[in-house]
Amino acid sequence: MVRSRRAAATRDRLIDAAGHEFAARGFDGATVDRIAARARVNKAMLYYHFDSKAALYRDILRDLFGAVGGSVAAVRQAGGPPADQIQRFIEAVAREALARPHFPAIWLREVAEGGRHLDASIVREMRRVVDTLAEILADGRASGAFADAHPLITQVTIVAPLLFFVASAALRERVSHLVPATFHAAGLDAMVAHVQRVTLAMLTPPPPAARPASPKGRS
Amino acid sequence: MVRSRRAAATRDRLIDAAGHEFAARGFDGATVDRIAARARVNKAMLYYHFDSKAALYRDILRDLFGAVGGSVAAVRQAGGPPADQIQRFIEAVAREALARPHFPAIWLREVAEGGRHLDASIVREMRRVVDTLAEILADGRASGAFADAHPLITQVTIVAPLLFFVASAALRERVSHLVPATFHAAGLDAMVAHVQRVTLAMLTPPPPAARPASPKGRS
DNA sequence: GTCTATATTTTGATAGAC
DNA sequence: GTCTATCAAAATATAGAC
Repeated sequence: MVRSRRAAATRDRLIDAAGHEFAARGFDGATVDRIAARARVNKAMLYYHFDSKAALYRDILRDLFGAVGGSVAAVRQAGGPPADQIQRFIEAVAREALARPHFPAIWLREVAEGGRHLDASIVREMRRVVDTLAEILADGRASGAFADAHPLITQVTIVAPLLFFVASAALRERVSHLVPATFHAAGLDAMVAHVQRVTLAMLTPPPPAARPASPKGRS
Repeated sequence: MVRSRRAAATRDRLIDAAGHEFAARGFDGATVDRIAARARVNKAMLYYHFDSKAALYRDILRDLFGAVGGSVAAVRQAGGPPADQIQRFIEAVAREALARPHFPAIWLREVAEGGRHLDASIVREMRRVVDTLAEILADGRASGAFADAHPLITQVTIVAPLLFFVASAALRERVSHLVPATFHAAGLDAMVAHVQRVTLAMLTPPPPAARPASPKGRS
């Protein structure tokens, strides 16, 4: 399947246009007409390059989750102290979310959708993210660098704010005239730094001089 | 417009069915046929009770955000120390998210959608949530109970994990056989407690001894 | 208020020329 | 590889009987 340079460019434009459309309208809301128009090709071209709307969508999901999966796997492979790996894990997710403008919205939608469009290969990529975090946590726990932490809660604490922050940019813009000015200032950098601080704080074990077993909290 | 008890029940069933359908498939993915079928009425009934699919969707959004808005406003009105109000703010969001099963997914989708379906009255309800949190933060700041914190970052840190956690239940279930067992255990209680801990930690001002002005070494 | 039947539009997908 | 023209199914919405 040697494709001409021109054809590859067409395919790339279709992928890009589809990413935009799926992010903005969701799988069902997206139309192949709009995707083709945005890619400046005819609808029939889309069906030449992709089997169906669903197949195109799966290709995009594979690409997106493959990028995050690879990025966080590289973090782990680079090694270093668990705390550093956590920091870079967070940066990696943020970087991929920012590099691919459609990513956060699509991820949020897929969560809401219950993963209806995920096939085995996409789930495999998602697992790399999950597994990598779990391994870093286990390492830190084993070396005494981390306190015990639930992997799911940790993952949600990291990923959800980052996705939500980036994906909500359009919404915040749309209601900007109705919302206090303090809500516009924060950049992704501040959000990333905050997530890093919060995550490390929750993972830092209590000092040896810690108090007795039951920390008296409020009711 | 005095409606019969029967008609009100029909309308309620439609609202409920629509909530389910919109949460599961999104606005574009939902069909009035499925909504009507789920409510066990004919499609024409839907158009008797609601002007259009879009109007029905907006009614649901108003109901959902009205519930959260009212709930958090009540928290503030009940008063108390800022730290307590934050705790109850978080509980209120979690409670509404759990009480209305469709809520988290719809909220996530609307974020991804850029708020395309929001009208003025819905935005007003969303503002109550935003404003209430900002007020609690300002109170705490004024009384010295809280450190300075960005309202947007604080809001995202609270709301995103809660929504994501609840909304992702279906996805986690779907890929459960492919994901480590440690990922199934956590309940919403643990998630809420974690968000409360993390939020209060970020809002607690550094102890006087740790202030830069301190003559002693750094902490 | 509730139903059946139907009009109208949109949309995913394909056939076939070049 | 790319286009025009078109089909068939699905979906929103309405008319009109009861």
